[in-house]
Amino acid sequence: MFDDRGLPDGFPFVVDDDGGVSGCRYLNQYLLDANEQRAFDLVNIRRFHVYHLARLLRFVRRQRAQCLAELAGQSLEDWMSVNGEPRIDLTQTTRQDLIGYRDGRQGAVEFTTLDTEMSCLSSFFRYAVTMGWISTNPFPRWGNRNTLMSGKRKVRQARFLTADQTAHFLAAGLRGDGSDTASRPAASERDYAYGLLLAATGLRREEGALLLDNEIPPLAGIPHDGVHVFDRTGKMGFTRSIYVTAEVAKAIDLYRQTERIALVRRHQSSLRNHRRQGRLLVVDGLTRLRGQPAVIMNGHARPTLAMTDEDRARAVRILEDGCIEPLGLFVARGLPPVLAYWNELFSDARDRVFELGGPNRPPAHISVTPHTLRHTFAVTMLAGLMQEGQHRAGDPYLLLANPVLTVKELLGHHSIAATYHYLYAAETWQGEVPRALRSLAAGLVGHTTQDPHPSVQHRYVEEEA
DNA sequence: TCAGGATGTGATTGGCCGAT
DNA sequence: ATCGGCCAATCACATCCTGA
Repeated sequence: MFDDRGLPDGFPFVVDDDGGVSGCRYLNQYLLDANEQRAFDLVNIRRFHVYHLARLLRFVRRQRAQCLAELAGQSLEDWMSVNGEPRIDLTQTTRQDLIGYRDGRQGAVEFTTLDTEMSCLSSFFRYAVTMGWISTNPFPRWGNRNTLMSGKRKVRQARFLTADQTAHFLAAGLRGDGSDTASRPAASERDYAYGLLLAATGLRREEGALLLDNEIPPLAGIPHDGVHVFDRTGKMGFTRSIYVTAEVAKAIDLYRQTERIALVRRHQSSLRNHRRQGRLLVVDGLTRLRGQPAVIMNGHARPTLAMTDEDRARAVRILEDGCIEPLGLFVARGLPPVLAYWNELFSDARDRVFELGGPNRPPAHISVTPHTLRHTFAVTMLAGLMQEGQHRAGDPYLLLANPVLTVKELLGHHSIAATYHYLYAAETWQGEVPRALRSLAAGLVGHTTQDPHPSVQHRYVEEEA
């Protein structure tokens, strides 16, 4: 039935118990049409749509089986073992089914999750109506509103840390200050630099993890009282400017000169192996294009801004002595660590900070993740900018500078609405952060007055010997 | 043997668009 | 011009698998 449609590899099909597709024809038809019309990415069709729709289908079939079993005076199990799952298609779903499904799922998952799930389902039924598969949409609606899920919306709130809590989390959690050597991260300066970078720039987890080495200049390349600016493409392909202060550059330099050199050297054989397998993207060299970092590929300079995250994770260049040098700033076994690494690092850091206790332990209701640092950056910057505005209210130039718009640009939000989510938190926090703007990065940095950190220097001196 | 990949799924973010 | 709902995109994390 579907042989003539030219299906892509890995296209998902829902099949009945017996392996046929007769019972879920419309469901499969919907998935095919959605793919053909490029309604969603194939990845998302597999990841969400087929998944949610199939779960609803199972639920509806079970409901029907339950009814039929009662009519026959049998238990559900007995009836199912004889008759199997009823071959009901999704188009047979009733309003009662949806309400029952909602009530069942509500006990199992968060509201936001179910809300997201329902949007997948409602998309199917709207299409089914358009195509004439069903005459009325089983989703209860009032005007344009989907009343199945309305009236229960949760208020979103930003989860952020104070400057002291952030500094403590970076030092004690990510770098492992105060923990014994065995339980410290293997590359503690790398992990610290990563956390500091997120907290001081508001980069997202992945944006920070796949930064390139030449996108952050050495400390010497940063103006004394100023900041270094470069562009980074983020979520939804939206580009924004990232501001790097001297404090951040200093922490990154320390990591570069110690752990990064050692890691790259130690994993040359692994990199060579990757290269043999053709898994690397070998560029000819580094350069700059109109002031922005760039790579040379096939004789052409290409701004790093245009590189995809996949390319960033596997890009290397060959040095004159034959060594393979990854382009990524943060490296593990020669290449940037997988995302799971950063998740685990934060998980370990939470445990460490929890065990240490102390006045700067993050509040219990906040689970610190890379995104928490982004929230923290946003709220701190908002509060700082608003405070600054109050002090200098007479300055006519400042009338042009709206703090919310400024932070919107810094975070790379496409719309101001997203930034407003943070506004409430910033207003209530304003009094507690008098010097937030001026001292943001400075307040986050721990030991750089006497770096390199003695323990790090010691470790790597030993290793060289 | 173990880091890292693959897979599964719950939770959150934020672009977009229509109603007001 | 603004606001809130819709819902795709992304984050987060657990578990199982695999190849060097």
